[in-house]
Amino acid sequence: MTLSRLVVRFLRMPKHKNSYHHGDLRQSLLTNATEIIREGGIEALSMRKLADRAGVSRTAPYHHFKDKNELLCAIAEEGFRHQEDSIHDIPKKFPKLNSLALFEQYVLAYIRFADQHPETYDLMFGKEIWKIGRPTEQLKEVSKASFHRWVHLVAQLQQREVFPEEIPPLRVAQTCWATLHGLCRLMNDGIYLDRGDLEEMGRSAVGMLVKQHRVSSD
Amino acid sequence: MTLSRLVVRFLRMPKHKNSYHHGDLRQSLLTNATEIIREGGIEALSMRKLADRAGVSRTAPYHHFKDKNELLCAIAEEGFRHQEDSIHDIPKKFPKLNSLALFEQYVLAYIRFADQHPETYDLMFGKEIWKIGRPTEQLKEVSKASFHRWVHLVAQLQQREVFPEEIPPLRVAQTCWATLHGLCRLMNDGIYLDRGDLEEMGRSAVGMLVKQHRVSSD
DNA sequence: ATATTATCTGGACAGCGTCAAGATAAAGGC
DNA sequence: GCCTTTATCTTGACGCTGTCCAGATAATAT
Repeated sequence: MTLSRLVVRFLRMPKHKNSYHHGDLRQSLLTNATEIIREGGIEALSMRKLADRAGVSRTAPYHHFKDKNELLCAIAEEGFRHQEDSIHDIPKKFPKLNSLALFEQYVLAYIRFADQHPETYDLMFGKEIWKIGRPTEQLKEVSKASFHRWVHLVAQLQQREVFPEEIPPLRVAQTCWATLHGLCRLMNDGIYLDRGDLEEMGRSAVGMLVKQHRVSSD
Repeated sequence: MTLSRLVVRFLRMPKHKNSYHHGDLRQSLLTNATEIIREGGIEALSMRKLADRAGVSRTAPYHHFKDKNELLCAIAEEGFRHQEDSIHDIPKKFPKLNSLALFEQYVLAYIRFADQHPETYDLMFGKEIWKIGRPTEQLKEVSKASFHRWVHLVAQLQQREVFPEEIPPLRVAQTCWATLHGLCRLMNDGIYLDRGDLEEMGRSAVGMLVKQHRVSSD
């Protein structure tokens, strides 16, 4: 039994009785894992360190998550919910903006989320889960729903002539998303380094993707 | 001494004398590593397996590369050269195309490279080297040169009115690259699954990014 | 009170990157 | 040709990883 585990366990004593059965391990694991990831990226998360930080033996987590992949999926899922929260009330927050300006707000919100939670973003849209591992059915549903909302938004903007209508909505949505995703990845992966430029890059991207600019101000 | 190493060594005997000193280990490591990566992705490459496949003990590679990171950088470097080869002669290959159509060819070539060498692409533009590890000075130079060529191309296209001139060339180049990179990543990371759509997505992206379409055919 | 089940434990295994110390052969100086 | 230096390759070792297994413990259902 590791020393740090004993410490953690002692600190937890008043709250959760005393020992052996943790009482709320699953949630504690998710919280601690998210913290570790925020501090040092996905690759800093090991099941053993996580267990240790939660004050529990190294194999205890396996009673709550089948394996590391499932744990990561659960964290990514929380990420999608968090992202949705940060985007959901944009129309209510900016009731006076026209469609184009509103789109810009969505874009900026997307970029800010990726900027402020780079490690979560990496987990949500990285190969760790989607290629190396396997996404949970739950995660697939949550992310698919998120993408569908995006396509829906873009389709609306097409009708309002922010985007050309000749191209199918799915393609427009994919292209816009790809642009944002590309920007965020280039930043978060350490290829672009000047984080201060992010918002301006976002605005430039909006300017290039959108119909308006070319036909001159409308 | 592993069995497979003995086998590999025996097979190599006529060519390179017989044993102990390999004769051409550095290149053999690069070749074998590239092969392993192509077969199973970056995460399939371990120094030990690589050494074994090259017919050499597990620490021998460390006499040619300081650590795994340096090996990866060397492979990425070859990747950049390879990519450059696949793009370099486009203007000579399509002498009759106008600027816009030529740009589309560049885009398609970029996408095809990422599609045909997904693991190399991942190494070249992924966090493994740029965030988790550290890029070699050499790699930095090679990749910077590659990016500068891209900016130069985009600036030319701005002058030929393929892109709006109000936005600084760097921003236009970044945005275009981000779009391509985003598309490629979404594919290669397993988020988009339908590889057949890649080229059409590329074309849609060109259509959206470029000036022409909006001002109607020019 | 007893049996079942959920939860947690340490031991073990195979894999990883890489450091250190020693073996071997090639290359350079005489 | 011999001897020293240097480049290359070797095995041993350490601490880390994910996860399977069998057994311990406590909560829950009967």
